[in-house]
Amino acid sequence: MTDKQKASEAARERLRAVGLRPTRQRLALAKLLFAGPHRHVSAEQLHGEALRKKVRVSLATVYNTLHQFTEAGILRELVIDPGRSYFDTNVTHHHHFFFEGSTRLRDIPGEGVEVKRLPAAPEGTEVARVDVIIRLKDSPKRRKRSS
Amino acid sequence: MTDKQKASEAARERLRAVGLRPTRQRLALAKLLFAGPHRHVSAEQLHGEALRKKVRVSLATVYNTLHQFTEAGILRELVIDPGRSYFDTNVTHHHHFFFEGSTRLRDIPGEGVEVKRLPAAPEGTEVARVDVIIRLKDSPKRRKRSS
DNA sequence: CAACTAATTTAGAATTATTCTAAAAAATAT
DNA sequence: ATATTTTTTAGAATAATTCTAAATTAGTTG
Repeated sequence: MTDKQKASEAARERLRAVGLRPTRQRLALAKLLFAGPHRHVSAEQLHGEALRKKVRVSLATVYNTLHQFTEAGILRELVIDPGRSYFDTNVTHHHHFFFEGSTRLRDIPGEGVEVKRLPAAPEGTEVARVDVIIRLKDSPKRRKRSS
Repeated sequence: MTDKQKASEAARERLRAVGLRPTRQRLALAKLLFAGPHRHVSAEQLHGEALRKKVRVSLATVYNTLHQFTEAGILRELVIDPGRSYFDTNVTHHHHFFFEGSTRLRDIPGEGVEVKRLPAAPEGTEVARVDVIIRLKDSPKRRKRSS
């Protein structure tokens, strides 16, 4: 079996596993998202990528699909940057570096940060998730003392 | 001196301290934000509140002012909810509870969470800030076993 | 397979939050 | 006061996202 076929099979199986019909669009998007290393994408990005690969899919469907995948637990939505959401194909426990002023995002493995002394969730609620975002800025290159 | 006068004085002094001209709009918004306990507001919320108190100010000015206050370090911008930003009058070290599906946000005192084993910032960058968001969901009232 | 039903996709309009623009108003300096 | 600079503003513009209703497609069922 070719790699392409394997990726198709995997995508189809992934959809089946979460109970989503394997439509042409969902299969194509699943392949873009899950064949290869983990990634962070915005809806616009994924849509552009699909079009470039000649996958005909509307932006509305990309949004629908990203949300369905998120509900199904095979994507995780990240709210980090005002004005846009990112979706992370890595749904295991981990946190993020975010490069302020850019669009870049990098995973920190789950073991790489430890959150201690979590306060109890308020009455009537429970913890759905804990997000840690380490916001980075460029470090000043200090060649000479500033005036 | 009346409380009102004291609040005006405090607002004026706050602006002076960060080098922003004490215009009518900025003074009014500073009073709304800083007279009283700490709070989390969106631009729309603050604008609505100002109008209700008969402070004539445009939404554009509210946005400008929130950003100026943030740059000046007297507000902190929170990106938590896709599609809108909140501004926090508490700029000391602390983290947040967020009630998913709502718009509610609550401070966790800085000492209430401890982040350990922070990985080093990637080459050429430094940590600007660490945000911890504890996302909450309603806990199911389990009166009877679910089917 | 043919006909049917339900789910999905889509184009485009609509909505929402936010930013931009250029002109008028207000604050400070001279 | 007058001049200069900053700020405010209405309204247009932009950007991300959601909605809508119609057309298409997937999964049955006879």
